[in-house]
Amino acid sequence: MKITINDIAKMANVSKGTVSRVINNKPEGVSEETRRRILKIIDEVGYVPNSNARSITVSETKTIGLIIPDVSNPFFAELARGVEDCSSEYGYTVFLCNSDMNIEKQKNYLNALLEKRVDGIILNTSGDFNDKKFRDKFYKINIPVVLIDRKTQDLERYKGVFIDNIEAGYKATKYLISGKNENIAYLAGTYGIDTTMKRLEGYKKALTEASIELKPDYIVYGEYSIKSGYERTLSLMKGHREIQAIFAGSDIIAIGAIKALKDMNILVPDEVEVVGIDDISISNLISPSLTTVAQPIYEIGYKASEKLINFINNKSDYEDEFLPTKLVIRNSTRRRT
Amino acid sequence: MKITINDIAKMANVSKGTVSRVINNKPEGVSEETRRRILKIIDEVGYVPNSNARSITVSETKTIGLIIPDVSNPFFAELARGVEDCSSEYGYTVFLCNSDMNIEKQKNYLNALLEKRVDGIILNTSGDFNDKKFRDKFYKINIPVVLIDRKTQDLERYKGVFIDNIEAGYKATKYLISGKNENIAYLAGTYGIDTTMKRLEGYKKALTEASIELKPDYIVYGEYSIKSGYERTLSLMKGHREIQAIFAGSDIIAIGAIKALKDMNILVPDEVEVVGIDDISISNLISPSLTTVAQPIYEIGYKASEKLINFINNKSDYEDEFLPTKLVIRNSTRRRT
DNA sequence: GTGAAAGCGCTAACAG
DNA sequence: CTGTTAGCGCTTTCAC
Repeated sequence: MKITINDIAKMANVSKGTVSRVINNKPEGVSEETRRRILKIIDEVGYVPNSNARSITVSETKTIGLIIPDVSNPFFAELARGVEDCSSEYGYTVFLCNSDMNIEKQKNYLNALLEKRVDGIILNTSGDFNDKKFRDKFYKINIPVVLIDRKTQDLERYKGVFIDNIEAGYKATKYLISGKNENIAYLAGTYGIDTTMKRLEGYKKALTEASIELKPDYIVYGEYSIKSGYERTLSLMKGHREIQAIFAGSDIIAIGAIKALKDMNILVPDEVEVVGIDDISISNLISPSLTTVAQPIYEIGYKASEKLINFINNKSDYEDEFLPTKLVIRNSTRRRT
Repeated sequence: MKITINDIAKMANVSKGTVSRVINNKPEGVSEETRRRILKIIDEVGYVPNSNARSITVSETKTIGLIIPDVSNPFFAELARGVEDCSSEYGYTVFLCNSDMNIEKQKNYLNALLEKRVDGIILNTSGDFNDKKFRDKFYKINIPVVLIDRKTQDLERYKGVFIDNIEAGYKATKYLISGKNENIAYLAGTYGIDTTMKRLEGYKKALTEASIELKPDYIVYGEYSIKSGYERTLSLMKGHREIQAIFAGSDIIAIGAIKALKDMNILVPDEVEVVGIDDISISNLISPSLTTVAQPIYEIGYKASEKLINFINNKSDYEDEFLPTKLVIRNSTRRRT
């Protein structure tokens, strides 16, 4: 049924070694004539080499694994697109894994990827890598890994591509301060993870710099989701009507916040200003359009893939990389004069 | 360096056959004691079986390929999530491929997937499969394929999961007619593809039924993108200010249309009503929120994967499946009394 | 319950 | 330029 390199060899009256040479485009070792003949047969019978068989002898699979929380989140979709684009340009195919921020799921995916012998992994870590035993095993395997978007102290040995999250939080908060706001809330993402905490640092820095007192009540953690942003805004505003501005830990959160504000009949930006982080494509579509600290999402994915592939092929360059962010001013904040 | 089944066998003083039995969880053929011993060693040394080696002997890879135009399009992201969720539940890992509606790219991906010996493919076809030779080769391989979202006449042998697009177009248009609109434009998607043409049929049917004359000028094709929706609306409205309603071929297009209308200072829904198809998550977030014919996007992906896996395992069920749509009324249309 | 051996489809090294 | 051979890591008979 299935046709193999052996069949082709027989049909062409050559050894499979020769066939192997032509399917791998080895420049020498085969006369033009036999090459053509073999190619013709391959084409006629529709032979497709089995790359898994190949991979076991050459020990590389030309596949990479991508682990993200959720592709249906626009931020990760964009990231995934960047990763896939670069990968395919370099001849790699990518496995898509949605971890849902669930450490067990992540572990399962990691295992599956290892069994599939991917050449490398791009990982958006789901929380801490606290299963020491698993981590040690993972370390021992010594597979190339590139982190993306967020670091984790547990995986210090891995590099990745990120933005400067402290700066991003700082920029956002500072802009809010420039609008004469004093009561600025930080609607944070998941507690404990890199991005959330770094952005907090930036937030604090900006407040301190402006001599604005830090109010613990104004900092509330949750999930990176619309729903979470919505609910937290509702309860936050209920208890703290004095809040003048919200720095949301991501655009997704900001979108939820704006929705909640609308539902409470609080005007954005007139009564409360909102700024997010990310600049996902919807942010310019919602109303009011969102002021946000833009990250080059696609590029982060693209570069992460490139870094990984370079690393796989020992082209060094295995260092952390920080891509620039930019404040994009739209209509969820008042016009500054 | 790399540790193999042989190493484990030696360490445990058994044959690799025995080790194979335990890593594959064969219920019999190994005493509890040796099983435990082997498992312990595997755990200690961190051995990970090579599934590629396995796949070449069992001739199945537990991988499937997913080809879509673009994950960064929310519709496809949601679809991809459904596919991946189901696949992983069944123990399959999925390769993500973005074809960009480019037939060449699609061909390359298809080839790569075949070389990787995926067990099956979920395909959102990018236009026609007009390369007869390639198609024949592809047919000969005889790999399980499930179509998703759109059919193509070239691939009649494959089944898939879809919605009833005629009905969807009909519903949308009929609702617009119920709002006393007569001049209703169809801002279609890509010319020639299944979904676009079927929705057109529904559009026509509704108009005919209401004895409204069909005006060719009111039907304009383009791409399934915000940009395309935007630009086409601009030029359409410039020449046809009498248009009272727009049936957009997808939510993405509708979003572009609404944006254009806003820029032209045409009020939605007061002056022009808009309805889309899909109900992607943003549709409820933009302003005005979008009236649309909702498809169960995630379920389509999920079911497609399930159908594929069933097919792979000969659980029959290889028939077309049509999932229900539902008109969701929001604020891009006037309140009906 | 376990081992030995053959073979999956392919590459690579070595002859010739 | 080409064939032969020995694996790659694993599964699967078939004996014992």
